[in-house]
Amino acid sequence: MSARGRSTSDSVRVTADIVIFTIRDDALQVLLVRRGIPPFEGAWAIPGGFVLPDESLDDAARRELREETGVEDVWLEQLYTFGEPGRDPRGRVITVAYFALISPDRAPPLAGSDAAEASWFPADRTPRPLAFDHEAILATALDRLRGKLTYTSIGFELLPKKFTLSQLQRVHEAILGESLDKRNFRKRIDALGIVRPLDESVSAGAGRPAQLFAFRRPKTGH
Amino acid sequence: MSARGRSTSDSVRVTADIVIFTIRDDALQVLLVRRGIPPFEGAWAIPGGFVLPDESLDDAARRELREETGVEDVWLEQLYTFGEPGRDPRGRVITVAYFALISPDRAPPLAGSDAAEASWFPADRTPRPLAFDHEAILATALDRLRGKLTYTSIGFELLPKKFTLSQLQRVHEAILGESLDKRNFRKRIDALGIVRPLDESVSAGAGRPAQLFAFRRPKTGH
DNA sequence: TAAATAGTGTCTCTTAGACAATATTAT
DNA sequence: ATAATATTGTCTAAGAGACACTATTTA
Repeated sequence: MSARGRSTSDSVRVTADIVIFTIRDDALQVLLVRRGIPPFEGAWAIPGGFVLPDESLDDAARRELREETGVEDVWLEQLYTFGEPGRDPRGRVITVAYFALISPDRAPPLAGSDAAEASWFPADRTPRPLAFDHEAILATALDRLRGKLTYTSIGFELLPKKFTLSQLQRVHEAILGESLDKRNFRKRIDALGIVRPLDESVSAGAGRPAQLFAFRRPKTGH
Repeated sequence: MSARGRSTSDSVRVTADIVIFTIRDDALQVLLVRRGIPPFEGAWAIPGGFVLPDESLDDAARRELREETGVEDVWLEQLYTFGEPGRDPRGRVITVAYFALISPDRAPPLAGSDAAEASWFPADRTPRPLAFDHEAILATALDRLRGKLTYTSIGFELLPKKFTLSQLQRVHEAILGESLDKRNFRKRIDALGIVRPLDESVSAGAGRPAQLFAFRRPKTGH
């Protein structure tokens, strides 16, 4: 930030790319778009775009998210900034990566208006290779998400407002990639005190109907 | 990163700024430089500078760190990227912030060659206001450092290769800002298995001499 | 009544935290 | 001797994990 040091060229461009997660079919899935133009034409990529001259990084991420999915007011968090000189053949491009969590009831079945072609993929089974260094970005996002799941209540961002404890457990299992003990899981959620039972139940086909719960927002937001 | 979206102006500039921590006088201290030119002339700022055209972000941070302090091969970690449009009156400047940890035996008493004027300050008692949004950057760095201290072995980065357990405890206390129980602290360090006793002792004036230990590097680096 | 899902309690082990006395050195 | 620092163990409480049966619904 200081004015000391040599001045850089003016040709640095900055993008905000967003790793958009949701839960579909009890699996953690990520939204990818197929590139219609070079470089990496035809390859799948993490959605994103250039930051506008008078736009904050967060605003750019929110805008791209809206353009890709139509959703607003979802969990959005800056992840990491990628800036290797050779990562974009068009020139110096620095990418501020974000990740977003969208509950399945808000996630569009397919892409929004912006993308030529977009699709959801299981987060650990995306097509390869992805464009640019997007596999590294995706891996970083997965690490962050898994890490935060254990010590925060971030899992609720991937569920509708009303949900069952079994649904919540399936979200955790999908993200962590391992099955959890039902009793221990419920005990832990109960101990956190972040869940409030509602006066409703839902039956999912056969089986005993499940009680619905709502997220009781704790102290911290971000 | 996609080529969709409107193109941004070419005038975005990117800096790498580094929050450099060390331990001095049993306190966590941070290196600040006094700005010699506008904007914020005369104000204290976090050291940093523009990223060169063919330089990675990490390389830029390493270079700035070397220019400010002369040290290399210390803990250096990307922190967060700050990009509010109005944060630099000269135009659009995006700052990728890093934080570095330097052990007191390697930290220069004052600044290196690059800075007009540089000085160490207790991390929670810096001059105010700092230039730009550097108070927010510093606060973010402090949060990250405190958070990592509890679940990683990052404290060793702030000590020489040989150290006593009392020194290590003082580092933790200085960062967390609270005093710790000596027996519980040693128990926890022992349980981590990341420390190896040496065949040496040192006496610090009066009192029983203390055994020296060395850091036994665990599985993970970053 | 069979199949599917929801819901519930105990025991054990590990971990975190409170807590005080002894050991070794310099002055 | 006194002051200064280093070193060490127990008890308790809370949290994590293993583990199996009953309850309610649909087909």
